[in-house]
Formats: sequence, structure tokens, C-alpha cells
Amino acid sequence: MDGNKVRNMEEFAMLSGISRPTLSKYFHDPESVRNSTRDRIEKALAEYDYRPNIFAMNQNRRTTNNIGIVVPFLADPFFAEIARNLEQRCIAAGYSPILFSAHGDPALEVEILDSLRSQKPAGVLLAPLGRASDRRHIEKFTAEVPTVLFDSRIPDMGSAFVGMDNTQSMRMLVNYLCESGSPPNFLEMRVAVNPNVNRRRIAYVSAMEALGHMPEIVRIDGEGWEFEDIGLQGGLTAFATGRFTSNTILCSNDRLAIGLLSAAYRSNLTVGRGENTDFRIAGHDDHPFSRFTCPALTTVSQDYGSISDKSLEILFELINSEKRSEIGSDCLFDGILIPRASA
Amino acid sequence: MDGNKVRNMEEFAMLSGISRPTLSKYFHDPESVRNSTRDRIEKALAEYDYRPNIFAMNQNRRTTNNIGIVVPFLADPFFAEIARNLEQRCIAAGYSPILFSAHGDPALEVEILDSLRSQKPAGVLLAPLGRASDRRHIEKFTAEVPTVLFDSRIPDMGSAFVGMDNTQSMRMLVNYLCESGSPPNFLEMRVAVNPNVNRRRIAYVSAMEALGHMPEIVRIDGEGWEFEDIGLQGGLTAFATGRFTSNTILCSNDRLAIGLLSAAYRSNLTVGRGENTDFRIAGHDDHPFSRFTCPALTTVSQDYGSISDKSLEILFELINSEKRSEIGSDCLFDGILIPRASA
DNA sequence: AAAAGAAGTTGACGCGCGTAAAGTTTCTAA
DNA sequence: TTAGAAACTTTACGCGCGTCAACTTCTTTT
Repeated sequence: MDGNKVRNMEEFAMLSGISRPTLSKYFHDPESVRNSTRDRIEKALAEYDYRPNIFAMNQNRRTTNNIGIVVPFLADPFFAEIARNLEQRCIAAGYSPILFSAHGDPALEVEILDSLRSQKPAGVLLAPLGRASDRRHIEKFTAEVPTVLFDSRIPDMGSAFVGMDNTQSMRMLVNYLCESGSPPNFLEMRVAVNPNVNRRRIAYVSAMEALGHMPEIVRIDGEGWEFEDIGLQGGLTAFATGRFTSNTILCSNDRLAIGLLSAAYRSNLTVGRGENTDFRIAGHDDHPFSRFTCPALTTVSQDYGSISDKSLEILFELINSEKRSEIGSDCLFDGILIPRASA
Repeated sequence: MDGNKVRNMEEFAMLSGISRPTLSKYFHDPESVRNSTRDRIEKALAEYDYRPNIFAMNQNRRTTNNIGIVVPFLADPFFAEIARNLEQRCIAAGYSPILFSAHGDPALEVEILDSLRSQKPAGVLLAPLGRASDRRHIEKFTAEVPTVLFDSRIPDMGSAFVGMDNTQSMRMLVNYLCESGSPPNFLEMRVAVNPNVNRRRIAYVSAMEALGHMPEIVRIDGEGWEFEDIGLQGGLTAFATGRFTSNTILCSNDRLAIGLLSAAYRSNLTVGRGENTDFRIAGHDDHPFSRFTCPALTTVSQDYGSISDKSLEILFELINSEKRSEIGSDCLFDGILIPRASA
């Protein structure tokens, strides 16, 4: 390209010898013009370095080409990884992803949704904060914008949901732990940040009861999204005061488990499935770092790829179908047991 | 708000009894109108739920209210944490941050820059991929858009840079390790992803030589951004084949060190600064997870807050000053030694 | 080769807001 | 109180592109 800056489509029409409406069609969908025309346009494009003004483009469109991705806490590598998957799939599908993190703040989540609405996105993939979310606001949003909720289900919310089957995964984990050693305690934060934790606790209880074991739940203090630190502090206290009734601890998620591993290490307790260890520890989610803890963490894998694929598949259906209300069903994926050295 | 949807500013002008140009001023800067007028507008705003069309707004502005934040790999919690800091500070300063990750892909980095340019951002905070970046492209971009580079310096690039002083931090780390035990080996990836690593190696060598020690560099194979895995695999091999000439290993960054810790654990080697341990391991960056490794990782802290603050401070200067070319100096922060149990 | 259909051209209007000019009202200060 | 400044209103045009209607040119079909 010559670097000649072309101011607008009109000017580019002059230079390329193509009429402006045809150019408009081309930029909306390159396949919609004749091959010979497309060639001429692209030849001119290579020469003159013109890009249509996106603001003017979007002003008159009912929806843009953008897909919003909203996660509750991006500094959590779990969400970073999911976001990465979603982004790449959006791009592959010809959309422009826009990424937002609520940073654990419900007010920010509301703001993000508001600003997103005014950006007329084609659709939105939303992992809500959960318990702290402003449900009315989210409901209103989903009514206006094609939205797929993922990771964290909000009860009675009409839109589609993609996530994992906590009941299945916890049962699997409990069964595995019971078969390979003593029945586990369940470790969770006193204040649950999202409904997944509640479902996991319930699933834990029923899985334990089904095996004829007494469920035992250990709750630790701490609020916010610094799960590792909460797991560490709570774990130190719990180990020191002997709050665990089993040598096997099942944590409500991997980040808590990572903190607990650290607490065990600092308490001079060994962790692992061997004979001479003090504790076994398991988590849930297959957090990107769980492979590298010492010992590596036994957990249940959420299949990031499948969840991403399915979320987008449903979203595209929503976008392309007029009657949005019809698709409101949940789609739950089974977790896969990832046995590692910790349990 | 009644939920009455107002289509445009003209209609809102009718309903509120304020002229459209005044409303336009208000939305551009609420402080620019008289108190009584602002009150009337905000009263109407509460009643009618109107938001100006951002596309129409931005079409006629030379620059928008947006600040682009581009990082090389968002699934790396280090960048997630920096991005979080930057985002929150942008919001506090009245800007709208837009977050992008190149996902380790130079082509995507170029695309992001291109699409960013057409969005007329007020400014951009860019942590380039480094070695793999398309330098010409970035240079062209920085010439058009006020840009502050951070984390990874690109040599001879004209724009401002904020980062950390690798020479200082490595010297500090080497001194600490030598005082408290044997002089360290330096562990790095054979293929450096960014210039920081090179600078750290050089700083390591000169710090060692200054103390009269023989520098020893261990390079491990592996490409890409999966540093932990590379550290793990490379570490396993290195331990097995006895490639280390010291019991103290200084890694070029924390993620590599986390992998190496895992390799040591799997090789039944103990790590720590105690008498009876096999190895001491240290990293660099104070990665969010380094506090929770077993043992906790000794490292050098990059002060996320200061780097974010300074980056934005310089960016705002760039935005508000006409002659951009003048501000081209580096701003380097000292690291802070974080001694933990691993070394 | 003629007719039908697809694709392109010309011309024109509208989107919602920025912004300038000219006139009017309201505030500020002496 | 009153002049002057500041803020507001009215009017009008422009931004760059979407899109429609009517017409022309090119491609395809039998």
C-alpha cells in the first residue's frame, strides 16, 4: 500500500472505480459481490489502505459484529483460559470479541452490561459474578441482547446456560476418593461467591450419603476472590486446630485447594496418595496451575474447549433465530476425573 | 426511570426542556454546564433513561474516550494482574479501558493494533510480545496513536516505556543468593520470548562476575508461552542428567521457577533454604501464585501498582500534550526482593 | 441470439450527534 | 442597578456510511 490515506468510502469509490453502494456491500460481506468486482476492490484496497469508519458503519446497523465476553474475575487463570478459548473461536467465526472483567465487583458488572448494551453487540457470553450479581439488571439485559450464560447459573434466569454438571463431577470425585482411601471432608468458604459452590456441597453430601458415609463440611472464613489466600489462612487454622475429621479433603475448587496445599506444606504435613502421607487433597476445575502444584492436584476437569464451543454454538443460534425466548435450556457437561499425585 | 425509551438527543431535548447543543456539552463533560442546568438534565435523565448513541458520538470526535490495553498473553496471571490494575485506574480517571490479548500470536497482535487504530482511542498501553512482534507495525502505530509501552522494551522504539530495572533486580537477587548460600546457576528458555530475559541473563552474568563467581547458564528447550510446562519438562531432564553445577537455581521468571519446583518435587528433591535441602530455587516477577507454591518462591517483586500508575501518568501526558515526540524516555522501577522459603 | 436474472451504477435521503454562528437569557460583579 | 460575561437557545450544516429506488450493464440460460 502506498500509505495514501483515503478519507471516506466516497473517495475510495472514485479511486477504485467502484460505486459506493457496491463497496458498502463488499465491506458488509465480501462474498456478496461478483468475483471480478471483488478482485478489483481488493486490488485497490492493497494500493490505497482504506478502512471504513467503524463508527459510521455501526451507527446505522441494528447490531454490530462484536461479541461481548464478560467474566467475573479475569485475574483468575480459570477465566483467563476460558476467555482465551472464547475469543479465538469468535475470531474464527468472523466476529470481534470484546473482553470485560467485573473484577469481582457487582457495580462494575452492571456498568459493563450497560455500556455493552449501548454497543449493540451481536451477542454476549456472560459468566456472572453469581451471588453478588444484580439479577434484575442481568435479566433485563438478557431480554434485550442475545446472551448465553456460562459457568455460573443464575436461578430462574430465562436465557441459555452452558456449564458443567456439578452433581456428576462431585459424585465421581467422592466415589474415587472413597474407593482409594478414607471418605473426604468438604472444604468451602463460608460465603459462597457463586451457586456452583452450593451445588457442589449438595452433591458432596448426597454422594457421601449414597455410599453410607457421614458428610463433613468444613467452612473457612474469608471473602472476595483471593481464594488461594483464603485457603492458605483457613487451612493453617484448620490444621492447627484439628478441624478435619478425615485425612482426605475435597475442596470446592482448585484455587482453594492450592491454598490448602500451601497450608499443609507450611504445617509440615505431607500430602499425597502414598502410604506415609498425612493428607490427601483434591480440588475441582482443573485450574491451569493444578498440574504444577507439589504434589500435582487431583481434580475434575472442566472441558474448556467443549464449553466454549457449545456456548458459542448456542449463541449463534440465538443470534440467527428471531424468537429468542425459545432457547432457554441448560447444557451441562460432564467433568473428567484427573487423578494426580495429591489424592 | 420509567423505562420510556428515548430514541435520540433531539427527543430527549424536547422531553427535558434543554436544547440539544447544551445536552451535547453536558454529555461531553457534565461540569461544563451550569449547576441548575445539570440538575434539570439529571432529573430528566433519571426519568427517561436515555443514553447517547456512542457510535454517532465517536464518529465526529477526533479521538474517543477509550484507552486500549494490549498484553501479550492474558492467561498469564502476571499480565492479568497488570491489566486489572490498569483497567481500574483508567476507569478512575474517567476513561473506558478496552482489553486485548495477543494470545502469544504476532499476527493477532498486528490485527489488534489495526482494529485499535480505527477505533480512535485516546491512548494505548501496550506490552508487546517482544521478540516476535512486528516492529515496523508497532512503530507505525505508535506514531499515530499516543502509546506507552510497558513490561517489554522494544529497542530503538521512539515511544515512552515503563518497566522494571532488570539489571538492578538481578544484581540484588544474585547478591542475596550468594550471601545466603552458593552462587546460583541461571535457568532460561533457549528461545527468549522477550528482551527482558536477555537483559536478565546479562545482568546475572555481570553480577556474578562482580562477585568473582563463575556464571553458569542452563538453557532448556521449549517454545511458546507455556512456561510452567517448559520449566517442568526441562527441569526433569536437567535434574536427571545433572546439568546444574550449583544447588541454587535462579530462573529467568517465576513461571519457569514454578515448573522447576514441580520438577524438583517429582524428582524427590527437596527445595528450600534449610540445611538439609537439595536445592534452592528463585524466580523473578512476584507472580500472583508464587506466594502459594511449596515452598513459597523467593523472587523479585515488580510493583504492579507503581508501574500501572506511572504508565498511565505518562500516557495522560502524551494525550494532553501536542508534541508527542518529546516524551521518549524510559522509566524503570527498582524491584523489591521478596525472600521466601524456597531460597 | 434473445430474454431473464443477477450485479452494478447513480442519485438521494436518513441516522444521531458534533459544532459553529447568531441571537437571547441568566448570572456575576462593581 | 446595570454593564459585561457566561450560559443557553435556535438554526443549520456536516460527518461517513446504510440503504432504497430506478436505471443500466453484464452474465447466464434455453
